[in-house]
Amino acid sequence: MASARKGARPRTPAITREALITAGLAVLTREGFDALSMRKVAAELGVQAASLYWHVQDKEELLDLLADSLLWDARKLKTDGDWAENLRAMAHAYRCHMNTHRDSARVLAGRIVPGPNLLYVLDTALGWLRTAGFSNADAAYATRMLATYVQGFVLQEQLPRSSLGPHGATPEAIGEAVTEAFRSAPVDQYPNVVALADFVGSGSADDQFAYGVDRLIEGLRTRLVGGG
Amino acid sequence: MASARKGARPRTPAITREALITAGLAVLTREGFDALSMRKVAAELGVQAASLYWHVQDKEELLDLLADSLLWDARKLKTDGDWAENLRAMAHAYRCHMNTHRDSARVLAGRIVPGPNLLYVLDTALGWLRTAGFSNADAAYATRMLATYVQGFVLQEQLPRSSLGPHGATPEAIGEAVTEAFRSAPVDQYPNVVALADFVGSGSADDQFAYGVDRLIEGLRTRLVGGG
DNA sequence: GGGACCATCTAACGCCGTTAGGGTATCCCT
DNA sequence: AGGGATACCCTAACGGCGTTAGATGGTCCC
Repeated sequence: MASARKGARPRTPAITREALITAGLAVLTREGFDALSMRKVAAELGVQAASLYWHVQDKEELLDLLADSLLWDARKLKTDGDWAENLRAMAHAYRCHMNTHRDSARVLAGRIVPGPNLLYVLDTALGWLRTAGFSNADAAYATRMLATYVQGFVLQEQLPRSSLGPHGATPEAIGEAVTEAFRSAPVDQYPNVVALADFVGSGSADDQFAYGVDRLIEGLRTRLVGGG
Repeated sequence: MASARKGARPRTPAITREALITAGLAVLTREGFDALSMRKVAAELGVQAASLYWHVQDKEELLDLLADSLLWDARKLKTDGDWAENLRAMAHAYRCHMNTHRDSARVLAGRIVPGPNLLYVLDTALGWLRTAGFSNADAAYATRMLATYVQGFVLQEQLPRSSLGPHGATPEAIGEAVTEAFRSAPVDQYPNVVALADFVGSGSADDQFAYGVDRLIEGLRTRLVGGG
């Protein structure tokens, strides 16, 4: 371990962009977004925090690197089927991939990183839609809409923060606390919330996600038959 | 100013939950989410940071307070019209309100605070949908879907972070940098992205938002005629 | 007048992102 | 072969952060 230290250049640098990403994802998965610090990532690489600044300008830039790597490589996606099936499969694969990394949605949140993975996904979806007969504007808007929905959904699904319930509660526990809060709201003021608490709460995330994706796609289909 | 200080209880406490919210929103609007610290909020109230912990358990709890206050009071919304018009108006009002506060979407992001404002909005939307003939599950799913979309959209619209472009760039500048990145991507690999760069980028946010909301509502409408 | 308690204070801990500046191994040029 | 340039990592430090412990002093009730 403590051999080639003390300011050496060991032929192949200890820190590369790839290593940064790997280490960052490791810390993220193990400790979560709030604990993702430059010092922790550096430690993961057996290195001092300040050394990271040789490879990266900011923490922001590190997060940008992580962000693109969290947009999975969509090349693995099977693309037989019509535009609707393909889009639906993509949405589900995207969500599924994001949920393999703790707090991934918070890394992505409000970040647009035109890295290779994003470019490929966008290009593929745009291609499907244009081929299907959507106008250019429709194709572009639809693609972004879908991305917005999926990211927004996963962000809520991973339930990053809330002071409800026990302090370091799991997403599921917080979700239950929210449902319970809905259920016990004043019935006279909020009858619908109380009546539908079990649906409105965070339960049955899979169903909710599928429902939203299907609604989006059906909404798109109405643009198609109208001529475009 | 420096009169009734030094550990006094000045009859009406200097810090109340309302004052906390006001001060928090002031700091947020003036300096943005990243600069929203307990110390700054305390300074806004002419008080030491530690004093806030008498009224609030965490910074998380303070953010929860801010979150509910960022869900505007929907009682002001006019509700004549059918379910589709009402829902559309609500979505636009929600977005509009969020954009009156800098970084509001980041406060809301991944946070579910069953405060009075959220409960009212939810209950109203659920009521519209049930009255229109949607099933309970559909009403609940649809409501959450709409909320997810609006929040996700505003989160991207406010473009919180990115190391693209100049460091402290405005959202618009970053948006242009993203569009430019799309436009100058390798044409042979990403022909659709390059061709539609102007649409795919962050330009014309109003159009994009309206498009998405309309698609969602059309998607919902298909559930209605099918019988529910 | 005196105790209880409310609401604020001061002081400090350990963590954070980031910068400045030092030092050594490797490469290139002569 | 020698020497300067460069790449890559180090140590040390700064100021800011969230949070806690404990002191302090007004205000209220008996």
